[in-house]
Amino acid sequence: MAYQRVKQPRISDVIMEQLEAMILEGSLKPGQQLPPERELALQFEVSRPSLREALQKLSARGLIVSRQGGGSFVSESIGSSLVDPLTELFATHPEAQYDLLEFRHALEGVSAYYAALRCTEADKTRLQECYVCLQAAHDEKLFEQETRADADFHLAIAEASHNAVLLHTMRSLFTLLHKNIYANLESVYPKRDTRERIHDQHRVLLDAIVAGDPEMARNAAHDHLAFVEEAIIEQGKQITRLERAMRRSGL
Amino acid sequence: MAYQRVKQPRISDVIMEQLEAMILEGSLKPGQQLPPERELALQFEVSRPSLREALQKLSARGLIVSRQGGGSFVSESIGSSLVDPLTELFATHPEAQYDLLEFRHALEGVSAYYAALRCTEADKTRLQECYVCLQAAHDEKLFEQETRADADFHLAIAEASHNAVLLHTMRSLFTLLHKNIYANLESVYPKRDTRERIHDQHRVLLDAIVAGDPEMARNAAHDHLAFVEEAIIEQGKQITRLERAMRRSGL
DNA sequence: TATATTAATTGGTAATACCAATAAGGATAG
DNA sequence: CTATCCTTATTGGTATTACCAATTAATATA
Repeated sequence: MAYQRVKQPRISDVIMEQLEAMILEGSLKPGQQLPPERELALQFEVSRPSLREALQKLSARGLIVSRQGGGSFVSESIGSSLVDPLTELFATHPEAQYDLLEFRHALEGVSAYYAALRCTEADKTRLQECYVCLQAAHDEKLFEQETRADADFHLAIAEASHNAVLLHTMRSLFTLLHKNIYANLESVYPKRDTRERIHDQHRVLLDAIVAGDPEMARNAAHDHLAFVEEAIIEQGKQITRLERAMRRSGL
Repeated sequence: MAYQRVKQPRISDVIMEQLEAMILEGSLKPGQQLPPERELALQFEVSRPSLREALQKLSARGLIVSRQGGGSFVSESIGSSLVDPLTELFATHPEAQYDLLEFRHALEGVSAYYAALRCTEADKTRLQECYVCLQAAHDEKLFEQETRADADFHLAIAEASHNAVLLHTMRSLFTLLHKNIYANLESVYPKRDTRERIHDQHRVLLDAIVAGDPEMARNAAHDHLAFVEEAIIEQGKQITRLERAMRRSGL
């Protein structure tokens, strides 16, 4: 018998794996709502019971949650094992912020590199959309919104890198990243030229990726973070100076 | 509103838990055949689709296996479920292995870099201990133990980098890392010279860190992973060749 | 404007029919 | 009488349909 035993895969398993792959590659984001069952069944061209079996399997494994009348959602908590230890760490050791920044150097560097190498047209569009959002928030000085857009921009780059491990790691770090960016922007926000330069750096980064130049993209990412790091340190010094001055005057 | 929100449990979940309990308590023994779906549906007084959903959930979690026309059986080996669904996803999707390898390129590179830059005497001692362990397992050809020691070695480098975020991330990826290394070593294990070279690369990496040469350490890490990657790809090609040959001989 | 009601949406359950793979039993050839 | 092949009953897999229940959003009313 030279032939491989044909195994008829269950349709529900095929659907499940397809959805799994979409979650893995990032097309389905944590918290995102899935289309209604009836619609999904149509898209996959299967019956609703079969689709439901697939969904139940995913639900049993904690990848999605369903609420009657509400809908089905990709689980928020996936990847929690990546973040949980870190949230604790940051709560107790604020100085780990510098470690995070250092870590971002590494991640965002490769992220940008591979994004430039492998991004599709859809990715480019998405990146440009993010940049426009960022710019809008920047121009209108919507602080909270800008930090959000900033994080989104960096996440979109990770998505465009088409590396599932990289993407999910960065996504897990998202909450931390958000706080981090918030803290960073907050400290440099008063300095107008600093913010302008950061914004310019984002532009350079975007252009390098869209142009498909990996080296330039990586350098842009590194330059950006190096500048942010320096700005924060500088700000830290200023604050320290201020504190010293206050202590002096307080004496 | 003093009343507790009533949550209507899904009928399929109730069935699943019931069957699960029966397996756990031993009423349903491993390998035992379950009654036909139609009969089970009658016994539980539910519809067959609902019962099927329950069975599919159990099947997804590896507690039962079903063969069309054959029947459903309690699984012989009750696998331990992983904690984080995402981790499980990565483990079950082999194509993510390459992503992980790529990701390791980035992490281990900086890891080695900073380890060389900042490792203390204690770190050096620890690293050397790990290397000795690795060598011992390697010499005595204890496969399982060698993969473990390999992972430990790389983790020790992350520790020596003195970046908390980096360390935590690598630790979170440890299960994956372990499986990854295991799979890698498994595929190249037969080739003696390949393993020797990998072992040599570990040595170079260790030396560079202990010598405190960041650039060399980073390059050593990259060389190591690049070699591993190439070896795996080469191995994949060989397997494909082998399969082709077998198909030919089968005709 | 705020609350209550209603209608549309969406997941949950059920009944049923038919298909496909398997396994068991019987028929036939040796 | 035994072994092989074929038929048939069993059993899981899939599809269709209908209806129920919870949720959400739009609408009407106070």
